[in-house]
Amino acid sequence: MQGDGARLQIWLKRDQVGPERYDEFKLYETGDFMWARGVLIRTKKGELSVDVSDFGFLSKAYRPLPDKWAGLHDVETRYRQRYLDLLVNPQSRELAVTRSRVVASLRDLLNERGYLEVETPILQPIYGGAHARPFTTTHHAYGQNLYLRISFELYLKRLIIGGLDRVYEIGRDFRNEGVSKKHNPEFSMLEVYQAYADYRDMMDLMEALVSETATRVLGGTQVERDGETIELAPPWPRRSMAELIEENTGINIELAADLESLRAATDEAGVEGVEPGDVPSWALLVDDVFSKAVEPTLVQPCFVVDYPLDLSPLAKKSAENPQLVERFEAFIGGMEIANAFSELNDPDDQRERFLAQAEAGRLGDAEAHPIDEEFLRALEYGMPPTGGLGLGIGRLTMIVTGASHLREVKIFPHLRPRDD
RNA sequence: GCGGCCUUAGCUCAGUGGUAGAGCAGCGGGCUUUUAACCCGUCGGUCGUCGGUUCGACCCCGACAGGCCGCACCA
Repeated sequence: MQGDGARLQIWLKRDQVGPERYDEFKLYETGDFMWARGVLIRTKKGELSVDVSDFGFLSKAYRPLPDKWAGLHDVETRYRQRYLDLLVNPQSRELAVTRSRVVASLRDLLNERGYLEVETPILQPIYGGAHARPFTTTHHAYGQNLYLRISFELYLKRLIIGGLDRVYEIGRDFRNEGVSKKHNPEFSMLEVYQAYADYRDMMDLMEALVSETATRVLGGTQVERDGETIELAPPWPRRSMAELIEENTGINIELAADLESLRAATDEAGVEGVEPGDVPSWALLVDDVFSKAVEPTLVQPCFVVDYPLDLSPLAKKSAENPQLVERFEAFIGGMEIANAFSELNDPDDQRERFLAQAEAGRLGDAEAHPIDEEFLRALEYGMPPTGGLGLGIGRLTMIVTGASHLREVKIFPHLRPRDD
């Protein structure tokens, strides 16, 4: 018998239960549900077993289970009928359990530190908080066009404005994009906002959340990935984006400070994967070069800092260099795990950034941030200096479990519909 | 969205230009036993779909669908 992931042998003897009941038992099939009562014993071979005195039928399995020895390998069936995968493949069950423990750990750690868990709208009249294309839908009763949120950011900031000084939300974001080993159109995020804090505080929080979660879930801070050991214990190094790009490509983005010269430098350096002439702005090309040439190399935990202003319309400008913002992205295993900044709390500056985004949109950036007047109005009531952090839960779970595909840690990954 | 590869029984997989096989599961019976797999018997597939080539296709060609990998988009 199997239940809740554990297996236990039952031992049914004809002379103990009687021939009629014994024959009844023989009608039971693999996959059926039954109950049994009896004394726990060890057989001659030492197998823990229930010496059954009474038993009964609970429910029927009409369809046969996948082969218990060969298992279920067909990936399509594993994802489309995840219940079979969970039933038959212990490692799939283990991943589901680990993911749940990762989420529980994040929630516990934040609660312990006095953060308040909140829920904000998934259906939003204006999307925002990230560089992405949204899903759209309609509310019939109000004749209202709505977007499925691409981030929680602008609503959580409203709560900071409302005086809830430490808030977080764990939930789902929706981005109308492709699927890959690191991407799914709906994915789980943690976003945290803390008043009177900045992005450096968010680094400390990030290090604590990840290393402590690994300790709670795995018992240690080292994880294996593609044969390499990753050490999650803090401190993590802080590297500037420009420095990392120069190190990996030889391109100095401070010298190549406009789209044409950066394009020329990129073509000359022959950065693999960067397509000629398909990016509408300098900032997006910087981002492209970074993600192609640098990101895969960031296997050990690393905070990348000093992001260009144009890539970060919701982040506060750096005090030292107004072309940069107080922002970091945390990378582990060659993946972006988190994004954080000192939040932009100046409504005038925020308006300028929105206008710049609108211009980027006109120039062909389909993911440019729309202007959100309601959010600007909220900012005008005054927002304290605030640090914010967004952390990808699926990706963090990939790191903790060593999984190589997001869909392995996502119980029901996105697939095309099947018409049979 | 683009390119490459894949799709044979419930599951895991063989296979050949002449109209398909194994193991497990299932079903019928036997055995009260073990550590995936006991014994005997038995059922089971219009070989993803639709077209084409051919005397004949599961096998060759094309389209379509789904999946995987890569690219693009991106967290």
